[in-house]
Amino acid sequence: MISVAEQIALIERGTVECISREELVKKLQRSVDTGAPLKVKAGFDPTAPDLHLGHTVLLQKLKHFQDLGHQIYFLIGDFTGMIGDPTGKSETRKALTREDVERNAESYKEQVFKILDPQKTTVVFNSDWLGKLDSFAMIKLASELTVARMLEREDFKQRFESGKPISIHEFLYPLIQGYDSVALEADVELGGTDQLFNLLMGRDLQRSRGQEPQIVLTMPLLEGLDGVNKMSKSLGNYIGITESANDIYGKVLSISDTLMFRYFDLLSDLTRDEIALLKTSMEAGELHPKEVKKQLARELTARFHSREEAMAAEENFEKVFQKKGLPDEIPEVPVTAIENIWLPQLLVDAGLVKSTSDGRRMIKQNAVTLDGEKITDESTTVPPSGELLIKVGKRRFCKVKFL
RNA sequence: GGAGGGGUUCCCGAGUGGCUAAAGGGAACAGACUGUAAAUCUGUCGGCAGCGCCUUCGGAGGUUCGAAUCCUCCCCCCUCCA
Repeated sequence: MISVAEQIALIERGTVECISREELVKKLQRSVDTGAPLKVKAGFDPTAPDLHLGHTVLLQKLKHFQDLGHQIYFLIGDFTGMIGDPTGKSETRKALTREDVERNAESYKEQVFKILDPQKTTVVFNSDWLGKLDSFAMIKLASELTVARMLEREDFKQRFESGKPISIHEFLYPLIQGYDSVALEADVELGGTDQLFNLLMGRDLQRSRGQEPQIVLTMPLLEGLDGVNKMSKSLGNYIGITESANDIYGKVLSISDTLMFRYFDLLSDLTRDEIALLKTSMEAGELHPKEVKKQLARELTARFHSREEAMAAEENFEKVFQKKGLPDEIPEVPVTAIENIWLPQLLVDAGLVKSTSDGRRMIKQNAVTLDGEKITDESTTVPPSGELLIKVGKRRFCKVKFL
């Protein structure tokens, strides 16, 4: 069994807040003494089974707990998902069917287990206990909290003060999430910093039901590729963990230099000292920023694929973007044509542009190359025979095969 | 229940009868410069076998030679009062 001090050190790495440290120490000590693992809970939205690097900040932390021998509860919020999380923007969501939830859950497992150990992970659905809660119990639950307490939450407070509407059901959300902790008798709950209020709610409810309150750990939100907004699928600034090695590698390399160290801090397995060293040698001009970024790209690509694939992705990247060559694998597209085909139309057929108008624009902008030759005339037609290598912009390639 | 404000092209947001495929900004894309970094500059940013034509301004009708702009009905959102 690992000592409490060592456990704390790993647990605290990268966390924003730990409430409270003393209680955590106590729980860990008891765990060491009795050999009973802590129950660690983290909830996930059932509507978005496409995980990206932003989610992995949290998953990495769960992994740390697993490595320390604790029990992970991967909670799929299928019940809360039907209400819709009011944190952040308010998009109405359609209710998920049972099949949807199950399909999403499978997809989750597939992705999550690239980081977590399936043997040490328990997947749970909150509809299991929340679905059994009747209106009577729900009202009783609601009676345990006051409006004043709710208004402590920053976004509620702001909206209340500026006269913006708050729906009643939004108050229910943190309540229900807190109840999850009661149902699981969680020792620790992890979440993003934006979840702080909801996480604390679990403590309140556990306390009022005579349970020992859970430890709350918040993790920072990872900025997306734009470096400003948090990484999210809807903003399109994400790196999905199921993306190809080439894509992950390329996307990491496209982030800004400032963002790069943020990623190192939150995602890399390097120690703080190693990261600091990279930073100082870069600032001293001994190390090119691009080389540092490449190291990050290799590490992250390897995490979701393999070392070999990461190296291959790097080679591919250098070939395509630094030497302006061709990637290893170019998608082949069969095209049926009898007579000469108008180039913009061909670009559409090959799936390189979305419309002929778009294709004409690309040609006008000097972005289209046929077999390495730049095309500037938008009225160009192509005879339908043999193969043709088309390049649009820097990263759209296609080999057209005429049938 | 009462009063008022609004729904415009990916987003924000101008536009109140023709000059408007619709200002401006953002995002995005392409080009230059680079390290597919940042910053900057330039261009593009509804569709179509092609500069003219077609489809767009919440929906359906109507007035008009002509409507995002005017009228009618409907749907949706928001604010205030109760």
